[in-house]
Amino acid sequence: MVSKLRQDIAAKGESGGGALGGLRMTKQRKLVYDVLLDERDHPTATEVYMRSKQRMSSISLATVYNCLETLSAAGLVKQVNVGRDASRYCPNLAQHAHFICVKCEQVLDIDLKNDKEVESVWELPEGARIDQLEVAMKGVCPDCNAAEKEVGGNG
Amino acid sequence: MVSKLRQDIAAKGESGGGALGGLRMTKQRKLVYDVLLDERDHPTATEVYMRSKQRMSSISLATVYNCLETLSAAGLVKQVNVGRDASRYCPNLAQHAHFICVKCEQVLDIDLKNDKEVESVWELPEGARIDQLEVAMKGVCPDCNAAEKEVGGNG
DNA sequence: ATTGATATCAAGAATTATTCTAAATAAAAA
DNA sequence: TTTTTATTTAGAATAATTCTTGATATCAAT
Ligand SMILES: [Mn+2]
Ligand SMILES: [Mn+2]
Ligand SMILES: [Zn+2]
Ligand SMILES: [Zn+2]
Repeated sequence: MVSKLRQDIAAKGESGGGALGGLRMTKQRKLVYDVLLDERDHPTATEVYMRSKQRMSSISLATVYNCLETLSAAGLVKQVNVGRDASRYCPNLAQHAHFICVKCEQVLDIDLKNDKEVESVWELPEGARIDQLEVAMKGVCPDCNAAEKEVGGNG
Repeated sequence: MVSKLRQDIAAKGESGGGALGGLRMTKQRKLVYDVLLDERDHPTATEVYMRSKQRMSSISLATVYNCLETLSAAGLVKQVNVGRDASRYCPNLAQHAHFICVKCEQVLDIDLKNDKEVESVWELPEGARIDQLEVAMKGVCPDCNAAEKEVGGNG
C-alpha cells in the first residue's frame, strides 16, 4: 500500500507517474519531501512552508500540512514532537531519538547503539502491542556546552 | 530551592506554613497536587480543573494551569506530552516512560528495568548535557489487545 | 492590628499550531 | 471528451495554552 508511493518518490517522483490507492505523487508532495531531504534540520511545518515557497510560490500552508500528513501516514517522514513546541519533520526512517538543545534550539538525531534495542530497558506490560516509540531528550548540545564553559564561568 | 516546597507539601501542605524563594504553598496548589495524587491516571489540565472544581468551586482554569506549571517547575510533577495531544500530568517522580493505548486512551507508567538505564542504548554525542528525557510509546494495551482478538477476529 | 510590598488568583482576551470547510483545479478513468 | 475522484487553496474554525489586568491574599515590618 505504502511502498508504491515510496517507489515513486525514490524514482525521482515523476509527476505524472505515481498513484497509490488513490494517492498521487504530486508536485507539492514531491517538493515538500525534497525540502525535508535537502536540509535535515527538522524544520517545523511553517519552516517547510517558507522553504517550499521559494521554489513554488503558489503553494499554501494548508497544502504543506496536508503533504506532511500524507508523507507521514505513508511512512516516508516522521513527525517529531518535542514538548509543546510545533511538530518538526524528519525524513530519517531509521529508529532514532531526538536531542534538542535548549540554547541553540537545534534538533539532533541520536542513533541507536549497535546491537541494542530501546525496548530492552523498559518493563513492558505483558500482552501490549507497541506501534510507535518516541524518545526526546532536552539539554545542552556539545557546541553550546563548550561555549558556555569558556565565556561565562558561572555555574 | 525546590526542596522547601516539597517538604511543605509532604508535611500535609499546611496552608500558612510554606514559602520558597517567594513561592507559597497555597490552597489551590495543594488542591491541584492532591488531585494528581488521588487519581494517577495522567489527567489533562482540563480534567484536573474539573476535578478540582468539585472541591473548590471558585478555582479557575487559569489557576490550574498556573499551579501545574509551578509544580512542574518545582519538580513535584511531570508534564507528559504524547504527540500533539493536550499535556498530561503525573506525580510519579521515578524515571519512567509512558504507554498510551490508542484504543482506550489510557496512559500507563512504564518503569525502567532493574539495573538498566535509558542512556545506555543511545549513541549520545560527546560533551552533551542531558537534562530531560521523555519516552512515549503508542500502541494497544494488554486489555484492549485481548478484547480485540476475542470479538472481531479480523486482522 | 495597620501598613505596604509582593505573590497569587481569576476572568477573559489573545496567541499559536493545527484542522476543517468549501470552492477551484488537476489528474485519472471511462 | 465527459465524468469521477483526488488535491490544492484560502480562509474560517478549533483547541490548548499563555498573557493581561485588576482583585485578593499573604507576608514582613511596624
Ligand atoms: Mn530525526
Ligand atoms: Mn507517568
Ligand atoms: Zn546548542
Ligand atoms: Zn487500551
